[in-house]
Amino acid sequence: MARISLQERKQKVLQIVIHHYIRTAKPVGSETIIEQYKLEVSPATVRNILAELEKEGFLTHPHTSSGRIPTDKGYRFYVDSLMNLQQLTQEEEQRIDKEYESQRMALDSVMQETSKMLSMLSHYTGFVLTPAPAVDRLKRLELVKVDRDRILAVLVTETGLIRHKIINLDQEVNSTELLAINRLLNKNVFGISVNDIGLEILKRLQQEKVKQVKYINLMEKLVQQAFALDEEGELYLEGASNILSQPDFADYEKVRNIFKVIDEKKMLCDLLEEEVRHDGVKVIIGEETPCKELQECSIVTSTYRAGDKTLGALGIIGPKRMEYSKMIALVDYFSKLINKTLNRTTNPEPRPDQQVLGRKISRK
Amino acid sequence: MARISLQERKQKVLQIVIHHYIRTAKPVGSETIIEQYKLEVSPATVRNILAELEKEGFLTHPHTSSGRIPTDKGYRFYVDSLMNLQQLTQEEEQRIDKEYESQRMALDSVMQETSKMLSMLSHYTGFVLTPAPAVDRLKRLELVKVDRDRILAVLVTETGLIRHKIINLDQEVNSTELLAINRLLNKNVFGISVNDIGLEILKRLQQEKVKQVKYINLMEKLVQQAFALDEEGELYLEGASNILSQPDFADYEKVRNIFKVIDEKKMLCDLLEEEVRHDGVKVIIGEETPCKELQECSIVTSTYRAGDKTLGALGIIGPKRMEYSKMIALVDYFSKLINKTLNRTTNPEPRPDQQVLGRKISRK
DNA sequence: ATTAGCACTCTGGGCAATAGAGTGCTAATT
DNA sequence: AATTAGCACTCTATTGCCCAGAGTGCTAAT
Repeated sequence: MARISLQERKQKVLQIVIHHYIRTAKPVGSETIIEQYKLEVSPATVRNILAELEKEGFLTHPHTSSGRIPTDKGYRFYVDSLMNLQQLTQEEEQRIDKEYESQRMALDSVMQETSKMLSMLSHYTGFVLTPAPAVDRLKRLELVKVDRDRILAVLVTETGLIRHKIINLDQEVNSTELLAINRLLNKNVFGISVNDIGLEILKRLQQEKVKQVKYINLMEKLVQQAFALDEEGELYLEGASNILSQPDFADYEKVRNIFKVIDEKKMLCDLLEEEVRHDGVKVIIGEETPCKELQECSIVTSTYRAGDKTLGALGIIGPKRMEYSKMIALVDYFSKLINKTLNRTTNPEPRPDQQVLGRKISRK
Repeated sequence: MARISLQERKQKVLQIVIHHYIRTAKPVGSETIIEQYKLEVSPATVRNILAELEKEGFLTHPHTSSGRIPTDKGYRFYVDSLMNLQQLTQEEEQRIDKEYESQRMALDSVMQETSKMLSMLSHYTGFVLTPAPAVDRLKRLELVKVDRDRILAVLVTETGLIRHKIINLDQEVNSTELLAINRLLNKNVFGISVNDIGLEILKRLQQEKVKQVKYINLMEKLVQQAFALDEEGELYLEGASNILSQPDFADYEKVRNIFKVIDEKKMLCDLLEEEVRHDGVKVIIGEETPCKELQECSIVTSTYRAGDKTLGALGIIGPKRMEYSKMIALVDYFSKLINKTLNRTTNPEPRPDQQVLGRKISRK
């Protein structure tokens, strides 16, 4: 009985420390806790509790005579158990919705816009990882001749992603031939995942009785080049400079490392592609990250999907001392929003615009 | 007679100071000058010269008892008159050429790759501004139906730039109609600058006797949306984190400002679009920039063109204390390289690949 | 189990002293 | 008239030191 309330108090103290530290960026001492959160105990008691919490690994000391700051383990516990989940305010939600309502953009623009808004609203760094075309399903494939021996292939996937690619041929194709090929391909292309398309198309084509053997060869070339899987998802990243405003990163070395990672989007892509399997919001705190350079950061990400397939990720990067509850709400909201957008694009129904994007989610 | 050699000596000292400061980032004193560059005069004389140079505005003092550092005016004089123009080393040129030889990429990839290489080779921040489609001439326009009432327009310009745009219609078009429209447009589209295309196309279409009035309306819609000039040139920017490695930017405030500008690519775009009229390499030093936040930086840019039209810009951003001669050589080389690439793409001749891109320029 | 009291530790700011770098000026030299 | 030597002067940067403040940890009392 007493045990439980003891534990409760301990948790309360931990919560206070983390909460306070998140707000102020200054180590928290026993006095502060009592003054600002009116606990009905003496500083000495709090000190005892703090010492225990430290022994258990939730808090630490920068130096002997300073207040406590959370460890990664501390943050983790806070995020998992202590934190009250927050909702975005109505204003915030409206602000976001408005941006999306205003125009029906191409998917790329949506993604870019989203990363911008994530960064603006979080005051941290926002990102969106678009699907690698490979995981997506093809909807249309258009071939356009641009040169004697070069062709532009435009892929439109079911989710609305558009990619183009220049294809070099070693023989000339005339426009009518190309048109024929194009038609043929489009008949066979629909609904196949880009991954499997190489094999699948060729297989199907052989079933149709294609007279000219020339076509087959040509198409092999085409298909090979167009769907070479070198293409990764793209990473939109905005607000990198926000990192510099965080007092946490006064240390030059730290900042440089972080920026190196951000600069080389590659690393981040890999990291995120790992996460893409998970569903729902995920929080990566400090050393939990596989990427050494980001050990001083936390990442809040979520995924988005179309139908049953997880397509990409989005989220924010900030200091470990982060407003987790707010960030989780934010990332979650955006992820849901993108989901709606995608599924709207996928199923072209007569579309009463506002209803899908508007109030519905805000007012729960 | 004596006058001239006096002036010469003065310039020599100025050159030494700037050169040394560029290398070491430390203010240069009279002793250093004599020791390291074996002038045949005493420190006192050098001090007199330094004082004069300062009075004339080429040098300055951080504080009473430190060596001299160049002012913007000093750098300017150095760049205009003092600096020996440098060539890239053969290794460097080969390294660059190799990258370009290896694949015939889509233009976008070329641009991105270029900004990466600029950043790598300079150790500063590299950028490429692609042409706003508006200044370019159209080569093909392809329309692809993606939805009940949405169409994807793909523009291919003469220089090889590819842009796509989603177009929302308020009526449905069936595929055969679209094909007809598409064919009609392409007959009329070739060689018109994207800027004029709206008017021009409609004019020409009226000359052809288009039977269905429906088409005309539709095309108006299409053309309007497809060529809405909101599209700016894109800015590829790489190596922003290199800025952080420069000792010049130890001051947090400065760095933050610079990053803010880099983050908001918009500002840089505007700045560069100003420069696009100039031909050849241009150097912008410190306060010469119209952009307050970049007063601590210098920019070396050049343009690239296809035929007679200047299309875009490229270059690097670094500290004022910059290896100008090397950077000028670098930027110049890349600008010429892109010019070659563009003009190759424009005139599709039977193409012995290596010759165009390879040795030819390197050895001159 | 809690608390009061107190000694202890560490930071950070202020202050003074000092060495070093480099100038600027004056007077002597060529 | 230009150059140079010599020297006083100024400013930085480092060091050591002191002291106040914050906060802890321990012990003994409640």
